[in-house]
Amino acid sequence: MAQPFNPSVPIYLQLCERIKNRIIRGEIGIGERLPSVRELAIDAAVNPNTVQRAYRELEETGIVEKKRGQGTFVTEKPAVLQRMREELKTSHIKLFVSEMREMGYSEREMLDGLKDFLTDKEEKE
Amino acid sequence: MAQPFNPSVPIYLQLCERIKNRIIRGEIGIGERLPSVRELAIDAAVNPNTVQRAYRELEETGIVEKKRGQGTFVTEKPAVLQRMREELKTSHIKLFVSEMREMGYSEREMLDGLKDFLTDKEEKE
Amino acid sequence: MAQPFNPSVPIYLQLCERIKNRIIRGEIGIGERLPSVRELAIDAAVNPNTVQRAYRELEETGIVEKKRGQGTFVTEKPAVLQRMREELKTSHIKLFVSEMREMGYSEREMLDGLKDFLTDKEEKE
Amino acid sequence: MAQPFNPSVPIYLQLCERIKNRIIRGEIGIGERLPSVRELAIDAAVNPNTVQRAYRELEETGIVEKKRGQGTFVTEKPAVLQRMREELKTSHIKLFVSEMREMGYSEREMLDGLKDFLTDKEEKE
DNA sequence: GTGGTCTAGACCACA
DNA sequence: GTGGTCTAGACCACC
Repeated sequence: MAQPFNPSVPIYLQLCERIKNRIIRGEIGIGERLPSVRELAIDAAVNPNTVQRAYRELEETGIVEKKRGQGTFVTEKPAVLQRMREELKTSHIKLFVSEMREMGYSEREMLDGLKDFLTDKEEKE
Repeated sequence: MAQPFNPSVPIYLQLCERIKNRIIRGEIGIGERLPSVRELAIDAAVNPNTVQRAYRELEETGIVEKKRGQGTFVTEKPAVLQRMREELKTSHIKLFVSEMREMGYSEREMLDGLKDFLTDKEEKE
Repeated sequence: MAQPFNPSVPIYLQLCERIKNRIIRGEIGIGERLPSVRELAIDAAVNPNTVQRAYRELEETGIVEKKRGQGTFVTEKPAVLQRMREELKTSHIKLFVSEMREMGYSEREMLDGLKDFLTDKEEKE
Repeated sequence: MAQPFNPSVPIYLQLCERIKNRIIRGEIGIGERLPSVRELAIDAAVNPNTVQRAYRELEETGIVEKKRGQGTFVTEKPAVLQRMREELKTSHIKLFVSEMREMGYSEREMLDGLKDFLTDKEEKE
């Protein structure tokens, strides 16, 4: 979490992304407690209000739940996590497709290329 | 070409990439002449030696050919271009797969996700 | 009864309202004895004269009756209680209607809205 | 807007309520511009950040839309306004019903009482 | 001019 | 301790 921030995009959004990624990647488990607002603020070297805003944003998407006087926790609802996971997947794929299209590759090439790449890896391993 | 360079990777390699991309994308056609070393040096705000090295690198891969006293040209051999195109495609796919794996997605999810995404787009359009 | 008083309306009137509400709500039953003037004065932290005035006011409306040397009692006449109940109901409805009108709602909306709300609650329960 | 705030409920929520009421009441028309963050901050004697939070809250409910460099505007979508109006109506009715129930009145009494009250008013007028 | 973000630091309610 | 709210004042991007 000591990584620098891209100054051209709001810090609280970058914090959201980092946390969301860690949750979806499973680094922070279901129902697990996130660092407190103050802890993360110190860790990320930002103002507590900025962390609070990120946590608030995450709570609105439903991936996180706050408990008064206890802390902030990853939601216990697997459905929400699943939805987030799907959304993140689609957004990565979307980016990949737009880059490939931008390079002039057809959808056939993307699909077959991906299939071949994964198949070849299998054979090698 | 006035984009800044990533200081952590050799500029001549970045030049190679940019030129290769433009060729594969078709911005610079088959058999077409590339800008002269001096032109590109000024345009990219780098030392002519750096451009020279990039051109030499590209020539070694076979994607461009130098003609004494005339300049540097995109190869006329479609097979080479085709190979380059394939290599570039594979490297992009490789990056995509490693990122997705990094995020914890299975190969099934990548393939199906890509297929679904492309199919859905078709339906919408 | 330890609730604070609204300083902009006479305390004795507020006492009247509170007592009337408790009687109509059935907290103080028909024919039952009210707390003595002194008791209520201590309990509500007001001057006994204020309680006295409230009780006199209530007696004039007929909802309570004083018995010399015994105390103050809720009237035994159901008709009076019924009338009070109706009056209180109407005053609440009046307030509701004026608020809703204030907000720009039509009488149709009030009636249908109330009917729908009560019907929906039934279905859910 | 110079009314005092209830210190036991967040100012930004009270601001939201006041603005929502004014919009639903029609005091601020469809598509109309709201006071700027700074204006309202001065007018309501609160910090601009507090107003901003209220506006943000309203934007999330969809009743308001922000336009960069231009200001904050009441949404042009009648459906959203209609929905807000319905929600507000239901919440008022809910409060009324719970108060009446609390006083010991039956649903019959509420409905008939309201109907009678509105009918009587008609006759008088 | 508009809203958007961020900081620093305050006080609060809840547990 | 936790998060929730608020203030004061800064700088930014957009129009």
